[in-house]
Amino acid sequence: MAISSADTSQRILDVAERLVQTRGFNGFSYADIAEALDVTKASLHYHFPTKADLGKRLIERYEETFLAVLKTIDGAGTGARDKLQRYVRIYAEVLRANRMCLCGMLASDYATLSKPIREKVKHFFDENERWLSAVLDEGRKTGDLQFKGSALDVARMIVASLEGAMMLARSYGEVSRFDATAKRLIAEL
Amino acid sequence: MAISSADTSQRILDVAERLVQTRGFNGFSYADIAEALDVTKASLHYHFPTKADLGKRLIERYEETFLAVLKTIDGAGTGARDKLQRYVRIYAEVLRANRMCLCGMLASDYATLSKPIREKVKHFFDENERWLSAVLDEGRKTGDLQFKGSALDVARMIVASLEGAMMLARSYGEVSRFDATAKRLIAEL
DNA sequence: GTCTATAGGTGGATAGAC
DNA sequence: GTCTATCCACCTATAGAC
Repeated sequence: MAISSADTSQRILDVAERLVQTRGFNGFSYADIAEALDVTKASLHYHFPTKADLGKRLIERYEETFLAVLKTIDGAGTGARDKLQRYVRIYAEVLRANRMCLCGMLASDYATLSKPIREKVKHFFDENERWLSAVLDEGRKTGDLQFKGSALDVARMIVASLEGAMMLARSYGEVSRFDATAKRLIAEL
Repeated sequence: MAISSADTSQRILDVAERLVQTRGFNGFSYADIAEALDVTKASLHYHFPTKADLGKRLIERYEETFLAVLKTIDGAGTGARDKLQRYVRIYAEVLRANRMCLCGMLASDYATLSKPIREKVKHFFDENERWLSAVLDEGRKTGDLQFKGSALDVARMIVASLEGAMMLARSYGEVSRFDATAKRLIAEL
């Protein structure tokens, strides 16, 4: 399936994803998507009856892609420190596209989201923490990484710091701010 | 001036502040404020003609209060490490009220904000970084704190990490997540 | 300063033709 | 699957009476 013939649902999700990542869930409308794809709003509702449905599918797809990349990192056969650097690079690339992490953005919209969406947002972060914890434990075992306390606590700090650094770097339009924080974060391990 | 007779503009700002901190700038309307204060929307427009005006004033007031607290910390005559702990406590108290940092929230809404508001959001973070940098340099001089690289870089990492940790802790409804990250952040200095 | 009333636009969402 | 047409609730904002 070539990119140019990606089915409509996927193209809708592509546009919606970008809009959520840049403007937040309450910062865009079906009209914005319709305009970008040159279709009518009614047509969008055929694929995603409600905005909550659209949001749900958006996170599912985002998490699938994200976890697939993490599997690729696992398969590279490199050390824990290298895995962390590759993990950071995922975020950096999103930021370079002038976007926030989809779930980081949804976390700030959290109070206005439907319950199913909230649960999916948390699930995304749970999976991130789980993967990071495993990498951290592995690194500590091989001596590749050093840190005090539980791997889960460190994992949570890494996720929080990267999300916050992204948010601020994007506001300033300075990717270097993210890079500096990410570098320091890994250097301390 | 007693709290109960605070003038209308201040009461409007109080409600609007809470709404932005919990729902984001695009997640509330004048109708929400009007309902909370039992006045009409038209009355609100007398005090703040446009939503952008309201937002501008909101940040100005927030920054004034924030900087006043930082001055109090400076005046306490304690060491740099204690100052950092007090700084963290400001964030923790906001989070305990189930709120995000006003400017952290606005940073995620950044793409949808007017230029004057964007500049004020950045100014808030600039002032935070400036204060933190001074405390970090002071701590390094006295031997109270140790860290590699520039104080500004560390300051930026602290702000980003605290903002991110707040955002995630609030989504999970677990203040302990914020506390754990904040503790680790200071412990590494 | 606050109200009623309303303008003019946009929000998400649906019915029914093609 | 996509369209036209439409609904109604809500949005920010204003005019003008009190």
